[in-house]
Amino acid sequence: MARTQALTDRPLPASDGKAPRTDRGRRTLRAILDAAAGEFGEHGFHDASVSGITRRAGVALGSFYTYFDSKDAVFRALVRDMSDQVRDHVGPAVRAAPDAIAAERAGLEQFIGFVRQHQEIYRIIDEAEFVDPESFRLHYATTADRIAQRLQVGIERGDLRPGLSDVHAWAIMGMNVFLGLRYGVWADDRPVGDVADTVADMLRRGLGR
Amino acid sequence: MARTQALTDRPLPASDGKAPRTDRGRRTLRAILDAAAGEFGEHGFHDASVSGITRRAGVALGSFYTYFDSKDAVFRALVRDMSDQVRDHVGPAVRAAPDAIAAERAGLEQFIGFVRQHQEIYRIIDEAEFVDPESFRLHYATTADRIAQRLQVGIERGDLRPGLSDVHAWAIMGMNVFLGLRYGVWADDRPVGDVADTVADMLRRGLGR
DNA sequence: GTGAAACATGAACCGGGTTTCAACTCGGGA
DNA sequence: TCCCGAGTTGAAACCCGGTTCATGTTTCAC
Repeated sequence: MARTQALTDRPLPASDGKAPRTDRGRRTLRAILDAAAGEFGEHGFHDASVSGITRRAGVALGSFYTYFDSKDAVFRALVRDMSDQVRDHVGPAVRAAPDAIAAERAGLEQFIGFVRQHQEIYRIIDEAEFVDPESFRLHYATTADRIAQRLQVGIERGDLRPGLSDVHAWAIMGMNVFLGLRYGVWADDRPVGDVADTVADMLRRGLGR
Repeated sequence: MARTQALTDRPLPASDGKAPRTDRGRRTLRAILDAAAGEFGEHGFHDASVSGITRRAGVALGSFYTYFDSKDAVFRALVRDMSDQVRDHVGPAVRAAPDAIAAERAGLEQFIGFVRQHQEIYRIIDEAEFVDPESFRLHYATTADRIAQRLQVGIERGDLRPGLSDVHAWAIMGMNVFLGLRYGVWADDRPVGDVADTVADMLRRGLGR
């Protein structure tokens, strides 16, 4: 079960006014969050049950409501948390890349790697389209934005040809998401590096100057 | 409300042994199917209710069970129907294209056009990931396959460089899906033709020989 | 025209899951 | 040691929507 808070100091997400005040409380919340990620990832939102979550977490049903207002609320918390995790996992490698194409290549490579470690991410973010449309939109809109900004930098640096637009950013994001699904979740029949190389090659010709 | 069976002669989907045998029955089934597409598109699977469907369709609750075994069953029928509709809508234009790049361009253009007419498609096919994973997988696997076959033909014709693989097919599919979401469902702030041109240009450089 | 099969109806049944709540335990500060 | 707020517990109230079914109506082949 993927821990949703590896080494970061991102605050534990709880409903308003329900944040834990003691270590004991934080431990319980942590357990509920991890259990929720597993439960939702395995069963999807509807078939996941609050009692399933608390059973996995090893706490009583009522404890759930000490930290969250509802089943929807944990789900929302989880979606935002996952979205942040992807950003934090992909960001460093992208920033360290020497040029724009290398940055996109690194982004995809990191993303697929992350997906292999956190297969539940698709089931959770995709289902947000129905459970929490706000977060769903936000996740993809800001991701596309980040890509668009990188393209802009690439153009200014002279790595990429001028005239690239948000259409290109959305195209890249779409590729990444589906390649992550196919080669990260469905099967790992190709090394991540090969997939990334293939795409980088295509982008170099397609976007380079 | 998008009619799910425009001018085709695809058979009306019902649960096993529940196909209508009279015109009256076919009309009722048709109404239920259209109502279901609307209801699921608007509320998503879980918040959609069978009584909501029958209310929209203007038939009694019980009539629903004359044609379908369960709420899941209509949903499954709808997913497969939608998947077939996309294929039938995109296919002809793709086949009529003069070369491989033009084919992909036409495919995307047709797809976004279709999406604008049938916005519920995303909510239905995406939610199949949770309600009917079989169909979800099938839809994307066969779509990617069709793209891969087109690429193969393009290579043999000399339109495309050799060495293109399923990775390219999945990349193209991912682009198309996300561009459809952004420019077909979320907003139509760009003419379909412009989006298609942009992508075609990128593909020409990236995949052409 | 007639009868049997197809179809339509909606009240009632039913199960399962979310949420509440009153009683209980824990832990650390005075 | 005592106290009190934070945290825990799980039985049960509550809600809601899927599914059934007995009854009534329509269709159509003969």
